[in-house]
Amino acid sequence: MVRPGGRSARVQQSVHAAVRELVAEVGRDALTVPMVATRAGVTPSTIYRRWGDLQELLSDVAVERLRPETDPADLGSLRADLDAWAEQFIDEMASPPGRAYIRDALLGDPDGTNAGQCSAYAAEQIDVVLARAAQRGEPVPETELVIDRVVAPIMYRILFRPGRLDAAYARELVTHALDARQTEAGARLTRAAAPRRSKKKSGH
Amino acid sequence: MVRPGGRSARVQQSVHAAVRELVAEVGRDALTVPMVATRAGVTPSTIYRRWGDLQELLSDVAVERLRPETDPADLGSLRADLDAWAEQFIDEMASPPGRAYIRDALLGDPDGTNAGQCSAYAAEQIDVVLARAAQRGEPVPETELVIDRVVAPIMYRILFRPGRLDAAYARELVTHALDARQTEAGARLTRAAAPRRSKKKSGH
DNA sequence: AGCTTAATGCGATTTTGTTGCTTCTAGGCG
DNA sequence: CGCCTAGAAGCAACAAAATCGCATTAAGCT
Repeated sequence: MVRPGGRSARVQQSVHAAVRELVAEVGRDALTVPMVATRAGVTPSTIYRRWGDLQELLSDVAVERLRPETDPADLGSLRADLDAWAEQFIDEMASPPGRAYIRDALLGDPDGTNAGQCSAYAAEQIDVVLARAAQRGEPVPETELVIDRVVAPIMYRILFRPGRLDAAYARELVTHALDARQTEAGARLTRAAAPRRSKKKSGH
Repeated sequence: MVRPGGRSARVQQSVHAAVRELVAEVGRDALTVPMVATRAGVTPSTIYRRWGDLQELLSDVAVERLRPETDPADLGSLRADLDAWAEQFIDEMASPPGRAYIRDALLGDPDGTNAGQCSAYAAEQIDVVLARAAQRGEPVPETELVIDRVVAPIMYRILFRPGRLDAAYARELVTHALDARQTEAGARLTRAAAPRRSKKKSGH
């Protein structure tokens, strides 16, 4: 039986809050489970039982923070919307805290659930932009194509390369993703079903 | 002062070997630092001092295993070489052990050194293929462009999406990377200096 | 060979992680 | 409305791990 409300929910909230506070105060490296437990006003065993270890807890918190809060801005054209979205994506994800959240989300994630969720967030945002453009009558590429050509290169650089990521790079990627010939040819590239979220027992 | 030889080197070798053996025997989840230390014939404090924690040790071992052992095959044309390389890349990286190594490499890597090294391995391999093609007089894209269009989408799927990765997908990515117009336009995309390896104290 | 110093070994100590059992409470049912 | 049930949290004893100071070993240099 799942218990989404009552005490369980309060415990989860206070634990999450404690993690966020302590990460800000002492840094992620100094964080320990007993420390979080004390701050949250619970016993360590509660955390160990619900999350297993610090990594999974951090992963849980990280996915929460990576969830986009608003729909992408509507600037009147697909080009402008995608540009703005990609630029904001880079700003959020490539910043030191953003990188840390991405790493944490990937980290304590044995089954890839959290990683899939992150990807799904990006796909949803792109879908909104593309649907709006289609509504306007603009030709639109497949979501998968935008992920391959815009999101993937950005994430690859964030995770694997020290190099810089700026707005100009974002625009180049978008230009390329919207290239007419590529957009038509892109249908061939469609594959890889969208990941679905299977709630954890700690459901939030 | 760095001590690349003698006892330090022997300790490192035996620790790495112990990790590989134990991962195969008991699995990564059951692995502990004291266990590795016993198998390697060293004291736990040695491992803690040199590697910090289990994650960094695993990251160290993972990078070793992700190092390509041979140059990409020469099949007579850029297209064939890249196809073959991408296909092999997917085979190795998308397999369960490959994914595990990638995760480990990213995991215990506070400064991104190991991740940069993984990226550098791929870049080196691609450079070999491209240099050979240039030698033959074929038009070649920038290394960065191949990374953005072939490597990045593959790694993104491996890390974030449950979907399938097969040879057909690899070929589509290569086709797209070699597209003539894109190859010319690609010069604009060049940025992000190649990462350089700064040896750890445990130097291997 | 002798010197210097990084690296390892060893053991005491602290901290973290695990487990069995009890207590509490949300949600279901009569 | 109050009992019942079972999942979740608390508690405490225990096991395992990580840390630290100090002694010892041995690379690398002159």
